[in-house]
Amino acid sequence: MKYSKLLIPTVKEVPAEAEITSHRLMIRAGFIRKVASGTYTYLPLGLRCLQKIMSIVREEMNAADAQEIDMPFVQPMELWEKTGRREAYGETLGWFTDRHGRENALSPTAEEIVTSLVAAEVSSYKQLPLNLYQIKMKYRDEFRPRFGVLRSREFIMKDSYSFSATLENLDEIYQSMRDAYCKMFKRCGLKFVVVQAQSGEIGGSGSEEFMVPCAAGEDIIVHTEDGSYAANIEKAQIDAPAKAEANSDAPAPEQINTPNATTIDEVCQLLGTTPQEMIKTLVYQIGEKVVVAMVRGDHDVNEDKLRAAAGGGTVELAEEAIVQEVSGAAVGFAGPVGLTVKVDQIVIDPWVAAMESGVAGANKTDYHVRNIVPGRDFALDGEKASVVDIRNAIEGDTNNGKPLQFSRGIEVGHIFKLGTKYSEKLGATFLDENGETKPCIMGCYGIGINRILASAIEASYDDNGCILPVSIAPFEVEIIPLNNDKEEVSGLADTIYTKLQESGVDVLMDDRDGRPGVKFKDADLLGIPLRVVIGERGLKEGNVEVKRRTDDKPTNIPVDDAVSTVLEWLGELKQNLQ
RNA sequence: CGGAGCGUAGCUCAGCUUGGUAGAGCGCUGCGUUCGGGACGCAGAGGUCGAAAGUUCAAAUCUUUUCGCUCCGACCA
Repeated sequence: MKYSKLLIPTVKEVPAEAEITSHRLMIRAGFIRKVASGTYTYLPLGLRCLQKIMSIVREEMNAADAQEIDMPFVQPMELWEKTGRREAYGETLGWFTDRHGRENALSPTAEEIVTSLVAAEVSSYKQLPLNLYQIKMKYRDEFRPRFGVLRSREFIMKDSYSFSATLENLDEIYQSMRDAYCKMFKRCGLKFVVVQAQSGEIGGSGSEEFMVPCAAGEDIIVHTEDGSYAANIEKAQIDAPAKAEANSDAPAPEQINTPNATTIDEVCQLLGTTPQEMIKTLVYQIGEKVVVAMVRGDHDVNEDKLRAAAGGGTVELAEEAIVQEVSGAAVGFAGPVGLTVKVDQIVIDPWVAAMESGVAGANKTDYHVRNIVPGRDFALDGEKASVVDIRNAIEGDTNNGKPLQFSRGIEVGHIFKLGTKYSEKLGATFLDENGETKPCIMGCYGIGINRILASAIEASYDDNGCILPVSIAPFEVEIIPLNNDKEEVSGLADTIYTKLQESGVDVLMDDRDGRPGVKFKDADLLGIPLRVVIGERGLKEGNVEVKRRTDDKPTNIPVDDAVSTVLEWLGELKQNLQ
């Protein structure tokens, strides 16, 4: 295509609000423009990138026997009520009331629709398995859109849903999706890691995320140095500590006056202790239950782990009144000893259970207690109490004896085994070989198309702009004729342009009547992998210049070899992404 | 939803403290000179200063309200 005909509004300056590199570069290169918070227009070049990514995703999905369908963006709210997800999604779910007074949800995902479809159309095990997908815009009214297109309200997601008759078949499809995802991300030129994530209904190894390691990522990845273990911090398993010897000679608990010391820091300062010696006691409201969680003073409660320990539900810190009722004291003085019967469940982190003795709130305003021995002064098991890992991993923790390291990543894909949650609620059942009615066993698999583009840029750029993988760059080759008014230059440029196009190459011709510097700067900014410069200087020697975006200097190539060289180099670039 | 900040030309921003004729750079239009890494000169177009109300002889500037945006936090199948 001709540059002069395309809307490519490159800019030198970028709003202060664009903080991360991919956001800044996408604006500078004229890929996107913001319309409102979390909503963007994709200009021709940005859309080209997305389309190339979508093609790759589509090819690999089809190759994995998934079938493309297209489901509505506007969905009847009653379906969302049936599955209870209207409540579960809360305010993130966008919706509107139509002229007939019916409520409609703006699709943030499509389990309800696809499961209803299968409920209506599938009745026999002979019709299974099925793996249905779509690539479509999604809407989520995010509390806080940020980082450009990394967390936007509207985004394009490839979402697929598999329906199996048996658990074994679910495992097979899950594995085939996992393999397909690896191929797609590789083809998109992304370096990624697969990490364990919050499990689906079935549990076990039921959920994995595909992360692009990157400092700007929102997720924290926990992994061992050799990569044998990697997980989202929400999920990361931590080795339990060695149990301290039960010390029957330990001094008895001693109450101490700690006026107004309600935080770990304040108590430590007052008593000269360290956070490691403290037992942090937090009162949570989880669903209908009041749950007390205990972690060591230097640890943080992981609310996802806590939710799992409590058997699900919305996790919230309890209101002041409940805390007062439970502990019999002002907020900040709760402790393990002498909690009221109001508590439904007590979850103790293994690292608390292993403490020789600790300092905790006294359940009495302005008092703490020292010399509390877990197991002696409060129960570690019983009707309500149990010891479960409920904290976030921190520096120094290990998994299977190997030290855990931390890094950040962008979640570009997420696969998981759903089980029968939706199929049961929406009646997606089938008759098996024995004539028994059974619910379909589901899996679901998502990919953020826009995030692939943003993370590709985030992963590869320099001072001059994007360095895009050839598979997703807006064009594969850019031709820059420097002295366009000279017949020999523009003529040769046209010839090379036509020949490359005939060879199936996606070429951009910078036919603008501009100065060379402007063209060079723009070409670099756009991140197009190969550049051909045709100028009088080179032509005198019978050469044109060919340069990879990653090369420091161009290479002189005889005019007659220009097309073949470009094709050859292009082939090499593509080969690297197989 | 809590905390902080910002809304002035197409874009990036100054001006506001101390009220008094609307500014710069980039971009854009025309002409000329340039032409291998974001050229230069001259001439020009372009703004109800987010909106509303108030104080004042006079408001971009002070007060109040409101809308939008951004950052930190909470939240995130």
